[in-house]
Amino acid sequence: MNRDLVGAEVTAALGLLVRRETRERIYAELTRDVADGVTELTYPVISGLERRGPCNAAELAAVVGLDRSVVSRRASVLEGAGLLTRTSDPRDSRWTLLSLTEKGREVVAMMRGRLRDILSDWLDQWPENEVNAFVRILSDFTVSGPFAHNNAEALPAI
Amino acid sequence: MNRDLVGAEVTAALGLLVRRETRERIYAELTRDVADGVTELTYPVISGLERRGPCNAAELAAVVGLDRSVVSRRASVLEGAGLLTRTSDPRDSRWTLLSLTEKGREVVAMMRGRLRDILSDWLDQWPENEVNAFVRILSDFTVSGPFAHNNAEALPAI
DNA sequence: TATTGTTATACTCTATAACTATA
DNA sequence: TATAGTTATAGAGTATAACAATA
Repeated sequence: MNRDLVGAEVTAALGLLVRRETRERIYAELTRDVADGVTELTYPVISGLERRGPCNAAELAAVVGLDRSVVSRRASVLEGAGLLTRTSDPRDSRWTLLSLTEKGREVVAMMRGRLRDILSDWLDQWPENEVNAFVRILSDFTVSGPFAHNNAEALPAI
Repeated sequence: MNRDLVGAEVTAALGLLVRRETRERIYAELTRDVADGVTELTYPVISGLERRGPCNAAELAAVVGLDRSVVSRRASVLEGAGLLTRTSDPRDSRWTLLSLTEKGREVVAMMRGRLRDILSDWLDQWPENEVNAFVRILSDFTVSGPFAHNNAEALPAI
């Protein structure tokens, strides 16, 4: 495959990936019937909190790419659904520490496992060495490719 | 690499790809100083029109995933910038045919070429056989993978 | 009557601003 | 005084609704 064709193919693939419906379809599939309060909007917050561990709203906002006001509002939804708790942050009692409940952790594990299984199953149709190459290049592209996030702390939205 | 690890890696990569900033960064890079009227918002319209060929707003809307009212408004922006023209559609004089001007076609070629070059250059660091596997699997994922668009006519947003 | 194009309106999501509380 | 949390407000983007035009 020549250079230009490769570039054009990846261009088209990227163009389909970044469409709004693609994102929506992924979130719809993963959050379906999982728990009250978990939607396309709250998913990045609950998932980010699981990846980052207990932290305050400003810290979480920085790694999920949202304003702290948005994180605060979505955290309230998750709190109301029993997936997240607010406690005083021992580092500074002005702050509020966000932590997942046991149920919150279960929900994240279920959703992320669901996606992992969907992807693993689909990838099974390809030869192992090709899958390894795919994963290696795709991971590197998102982490340090030409359009990687400047913020090295940026977390996946899933 | 075992199944679960592969799934988890692709999950994380996908989670970074679908972040809003990723999309914004790509569009910002491609539209920088290209032409008046071309922004993150008008890009899918001008690009879709190039891929689809002259058509009316309703037809274009169906393949770019927007409402015809949005397409109509963005088309007006592109028309004002001299990138697109409106003529009566010979198929039905109630309709309006959208067509790119010569300048409009040049702009699309420049932007898409810019992305193709960025991707080709970056991919040069990998062995050719691994790149081929990457492109093959990625393309198939976007076209017929578990989260592919139901509408087979759906066009890349780039 | 039915459908497109266009414009006006409403809705959704996000950021900014403003306010409270506390070190 | 300075900073986090929260809530109110404004802005950006999209879809829906409404209307004119024409087969």
